[in-house]
Amino acid sequence: MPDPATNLPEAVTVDDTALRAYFGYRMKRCFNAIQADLAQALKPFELRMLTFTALALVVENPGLRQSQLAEAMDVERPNLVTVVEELVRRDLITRDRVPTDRRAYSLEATAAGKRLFADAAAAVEAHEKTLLAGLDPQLRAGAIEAMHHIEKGRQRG
Amino acid sequence: MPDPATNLPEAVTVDDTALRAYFGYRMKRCFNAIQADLAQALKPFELRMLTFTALALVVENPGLRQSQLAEAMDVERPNLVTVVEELVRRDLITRDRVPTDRRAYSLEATAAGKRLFADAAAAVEAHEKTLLAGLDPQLRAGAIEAMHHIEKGRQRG
DNA sequence: TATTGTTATACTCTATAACTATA
DNA sequence: TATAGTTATAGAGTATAACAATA
Repeated sequence: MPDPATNLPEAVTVDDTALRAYFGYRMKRCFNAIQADLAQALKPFELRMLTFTALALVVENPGLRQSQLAEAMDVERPNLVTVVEELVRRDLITRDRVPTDRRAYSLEATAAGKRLFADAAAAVEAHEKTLLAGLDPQLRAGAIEAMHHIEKGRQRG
Repeated sequence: MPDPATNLPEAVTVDDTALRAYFGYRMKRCFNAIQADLAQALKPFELRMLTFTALALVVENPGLRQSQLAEAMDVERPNLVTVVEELVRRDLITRDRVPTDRRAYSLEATAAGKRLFADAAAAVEAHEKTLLAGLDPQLRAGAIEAMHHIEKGRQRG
């Protein structure tokens, strides 16, 4: 039954026709949903998306420097300091001076770090499987391709 | 030439194989890029993505209540207070008590609000056109469909 | 009791400027 | 001079708890 004052149904059915077509709008809503879900999936490991991503890249790239990590993660260097600190404090990665360049630090995952990453990665994969359940694999691949394309295009322009 | 200390090339070519496949990772990077770009496109109108979205929904749904707006935007009610305040202060929307429910407020766009929205929407459309240039229209539609599917699926689960 | 909007508050992510120590 | 990492700081987005007014 519509509310006579607003002429809108009591149940919320808001018209977002003008926004639906916007890629950015759709993306924001979807990303918020994923982000919130993923945070839950990572909670048992006391990881956030940011720390999980950093750990993944260090595991996969032993000897990585912080500046390289920052560039790979597409965040500014200062924002990585606390992330690296946290992973070091938890003995998930080590952080040693590079002998040939004493300004730089070399990051490496510890055995514990590799173990935690493996477990967390499995949880993330399970989460994504649930998240993307019922989604045509071709649609999924297409979406990933589209997002990659947009990201690359922006770097050029 | 590889750095002998890290055994990594000096030029940053970090391996993110383990992350590439993650929808969330790809999405985060892409969304960050879009968000930063869109903020630039909206700057001339002194709008952010959040205020633009709110304005769009009010223009399209005259008489909307704040709680409906919050639900439509998928944010918690408290986070909308300053957004609505800002739009009211700039005379882009009005905010009147609902006679039949004196707890609620009814939001409506002013003539100036509608004008600004039309102009901003044109800028956003131009921005998206640039952003998605070179992207197969079918890929774009597929990506939007995938994102919508994921968002809806999360609400169910 | 429940709901609308509000206040207060806190946490996360992000960015910029300026510093240090090295190169 | 330039670069790696740091500190300090600020801004935006988000969430929760508790409140007043009203239903």
